[in-house]
Amino acid sequence: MPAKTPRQVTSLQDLADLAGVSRATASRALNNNPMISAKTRQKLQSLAEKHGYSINRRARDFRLQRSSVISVVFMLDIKSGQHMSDPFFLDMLGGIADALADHDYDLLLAHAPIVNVLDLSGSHIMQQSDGIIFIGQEEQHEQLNELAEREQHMVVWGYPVADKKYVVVGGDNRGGGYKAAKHLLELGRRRIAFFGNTTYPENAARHEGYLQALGEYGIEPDPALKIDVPFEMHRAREVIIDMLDSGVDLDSVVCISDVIALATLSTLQEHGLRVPQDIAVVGYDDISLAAYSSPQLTTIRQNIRHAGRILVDSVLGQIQGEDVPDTMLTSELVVRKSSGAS
Amino acid sequence: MPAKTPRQVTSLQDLADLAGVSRATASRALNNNPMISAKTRQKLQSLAEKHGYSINRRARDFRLQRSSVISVVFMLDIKSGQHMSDPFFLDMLGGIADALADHDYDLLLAHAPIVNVLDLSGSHIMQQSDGIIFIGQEEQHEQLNELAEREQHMVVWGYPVADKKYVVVGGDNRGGGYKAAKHLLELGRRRIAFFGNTTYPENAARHEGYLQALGEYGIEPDPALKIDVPFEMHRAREVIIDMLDSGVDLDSVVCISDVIALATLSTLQEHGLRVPQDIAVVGYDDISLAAYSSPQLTTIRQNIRHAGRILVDSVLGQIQGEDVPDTMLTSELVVRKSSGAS
DNA sequence: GGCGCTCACGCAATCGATTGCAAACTTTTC
DNA sequence: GAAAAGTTTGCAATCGATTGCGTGAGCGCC
Repeated sequence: MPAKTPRQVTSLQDLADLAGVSRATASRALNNNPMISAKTRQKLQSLAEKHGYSINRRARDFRLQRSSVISVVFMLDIKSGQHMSDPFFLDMLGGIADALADHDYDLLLAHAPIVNVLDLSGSHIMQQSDGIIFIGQEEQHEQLNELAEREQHMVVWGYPVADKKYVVVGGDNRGGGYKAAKHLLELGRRRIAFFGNTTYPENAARHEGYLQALGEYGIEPDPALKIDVPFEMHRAREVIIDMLDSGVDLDSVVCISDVIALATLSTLQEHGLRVPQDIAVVGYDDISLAAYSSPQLTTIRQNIRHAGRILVDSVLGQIQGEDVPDTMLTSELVVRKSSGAS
Repeated sequence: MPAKTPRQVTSLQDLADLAGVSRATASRALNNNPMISAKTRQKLQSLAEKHGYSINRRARDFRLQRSSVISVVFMLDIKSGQHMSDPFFLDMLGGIADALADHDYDLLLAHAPIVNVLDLSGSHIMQQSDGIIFIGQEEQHEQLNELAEREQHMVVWGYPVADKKYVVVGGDNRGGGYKAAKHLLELGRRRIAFFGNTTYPENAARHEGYLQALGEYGIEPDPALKIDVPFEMHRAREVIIDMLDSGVDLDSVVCISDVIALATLSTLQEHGLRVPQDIAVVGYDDISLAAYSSPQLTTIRQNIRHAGRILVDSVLGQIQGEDVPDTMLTSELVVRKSSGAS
């Protein structure tokens, strides 16, 4: 196809030539700069449309010293064994991705486990993005504080630790733990175990909520009922089996996550225990599989996708120079069969 | 802190000034260009180290007309109801992210469901990335072909359709379906249902494998045993219930995914059917939860993380101008209790 | 000492946009 | 009709790197 086809218009210069104006005018016309007359603007815009010109974002971002990219860093502690396949993360990532797309930002995914977030300083993750969303604060509170002091635009999904200098978005962990335990108490259970590692503040808060509910019923917490179940499933299984073998007396369990709850479910059943008749189980997160286990899992729902949007609003707000507050998302109890409610 | 502290070295120019050479020399020194003397190179490199200078990737990429970014596009058909929370995707994403990081590429995530991949043409996803990894080809084979003809560097996770012009990496779906069915046949099952939608070629291949196994045992496939179970769990449940109520005679099920298999498991059990005694179940994918359902799920394992690496090698290979072949990853049977093997 | 060769480095253009300021053009005002 | 005011456009620098080409220094050789 020789003559007819309009030649490729790839740069602003091409477009300007086509319209017989300068690059500067073309730029302003496309950006609706009021300095440009309506006629010229119209002309440029329709010409751009016609020739399928779209701006080179990288050139623009380079000139404007920004990137239109937000990084998402999954802070996965290797020893905790919690890994990315936890559906929880994907739901949240989906929420973040959608929200960023709405604002015309791109999402850069940093997946490799971060030993020390300060190692990110020189890395391109830092250099290339206008802001960072950390999923989980793990044990790096201090380092996150230091990053925040360097005026990094950042937000952390986690727990509002005392002297933090960064913005936090998180679930209502205390309330969630409370609701889970209270639910079991109302069903008449009294020997309620707590399954999960509480070294991270988020989880510790859930445990506090659990303790509070027990307290309201005048129950003294039994240390034998607090089990440090690792996130990694096959180890979780071992720990649960050990506990059962040790002959601890319990009639129900509050789990720190649905994944652990599901592992608990199957381990108990293999041990000949009926759920919920012998032991009631409550999870946390309401991952999509929770509704389809057998028995279906009673759990605490966090609106994870929504959390993703909040996280995005928060970083973008900071980039706009706003003063962004922390956010705590309420959690709600979703009653299904595993807790034995009628 | 006034005097002492070395002033910030942010640009190549700063570094060059510090060393008393030109920008050009500095650039070449850092890139180990042989044109530069060893002495100068050493000097520049140690100076860069000392002052914590790291190159501005965006400036470099801009100059070099590349992006060091690979986009990952999840082709999720909305009507199929399969959504991103399927742990399968996260595993694969993790593999891709790790592999890209190893090659110093960044991962741009395009999440919003793509109605027509050609819509991507003008978008920045296309413009901003050096290559694209499509997860799933859905029904967009033609469009993918068209993209490929425009010399997009791209690779598709899916099935090698007949006249494709793009590179495909995929699992051995036919073999997987075959192994699943064969396993059940060897256990003496004869009324083997197939649960899943076979409109996508990947799934159709699994079904073919299933049929092949049946054929080897001289079994005529019964159309009543092929159930189009949607990916969406609550609809899956309905479909399964309908089937059970219709009184179809079956003694086992091959499912197109673990998620569907898990839904099947709990639906059957709620219906008072025992797994595996009454009905044996085999899944597909070996997601991490498969090992912790009750009963534990027999399934076909695809090494998803490894698949991620292969996908990356494939796009990067194309960028290097290599002639990249399709890859088919073998699947293996993982026997657990849900199939009733001793 | 002069010629030519090699080696190491600098000059300046370039990638594609944005924007302060100057210049040109148009309109208003007396 | 000319100056002032207002409007529209262009010039050129800039962001931070890479790279083709030109040039000067150093050296060997006769």
